[in-house]
Amino acid sequence: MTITEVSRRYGLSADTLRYYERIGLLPPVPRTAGGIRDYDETSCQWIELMKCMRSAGVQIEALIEYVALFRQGDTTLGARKQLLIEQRSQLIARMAEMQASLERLDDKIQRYEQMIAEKEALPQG
Amino acid sequence: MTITEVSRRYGLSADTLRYYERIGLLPPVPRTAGGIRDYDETSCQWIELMKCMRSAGVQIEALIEYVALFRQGDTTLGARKQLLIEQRSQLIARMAEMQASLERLDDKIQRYEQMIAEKEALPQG
DNA sequence: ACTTGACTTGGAGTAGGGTCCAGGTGTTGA
DNA sequence: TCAACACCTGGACCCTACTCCAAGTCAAGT
Repeated sequence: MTITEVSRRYGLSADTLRYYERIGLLPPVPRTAGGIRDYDETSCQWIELMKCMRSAGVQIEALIEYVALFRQGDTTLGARKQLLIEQRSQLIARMAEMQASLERLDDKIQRYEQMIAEKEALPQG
Repeated sequence: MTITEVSRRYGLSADTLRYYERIGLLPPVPRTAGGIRDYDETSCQWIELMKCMRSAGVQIEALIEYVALFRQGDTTLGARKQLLIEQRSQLIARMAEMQASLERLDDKIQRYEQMIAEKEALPQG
């Protein structure tokens, strides 16, 4: 698969795909003899994973480290697990903050509804 | 209250508080005769609100607009409500993405646990 | 063989959201 | 009244995460 095809498939720009590979957020992608990227299923799975993690706000730093550990082989299984656990807890913390904001927004929206209803019940002027 | 006190109270740097006011994310804060910020309860409530919204990832743009509408008075009640509804739905969308990532992380962590357990069950070498 | 269009790299530029600093003013205690 | 310190403003700088560009190469059709 060319970069353009992968770009369409995952909704990430070709620039972003190249950028991700350059910084090590994706392992090196296979190339044709001429040096052109030729994404295989494994590459696509990495892309899908990273897209998912990034869309949830997981830091690029952490993902780069995960890829680096992965590339070092089986001796890093424990470290990778720890890294994921750490990211998981950060994710949960952020979701809790968002939940608090959501409740607050709901509350405010309700109050606005009430205020608007009250205003409309009054004679104008 | 001085900016330092408010900074400590909410865990936002004095620079950030000044920045927020400058860009209109906070309404103008009362000043002493000498021009020094003297935060009152209303200011603090705004700060608390903005801290909450920002920590949930609500865009500064949207919050600035909310403050601007607020300062225009009662005629903007409807617009403010709409703005909050829009932010609420964005928040929910982001939380859904995070939930998906969380499940994926949990899954991966479990697999690592299994892989590590299997490896330890083998004789080394 | 040549055009056309997608692909390559390295590096510069951008947007969002702060953070830091210099040079100056206000405030307080000795 | 003066030292010491907090506060002020405007503007430069920083970080993250892309995004764009120039100059060059590869590939497919004619």
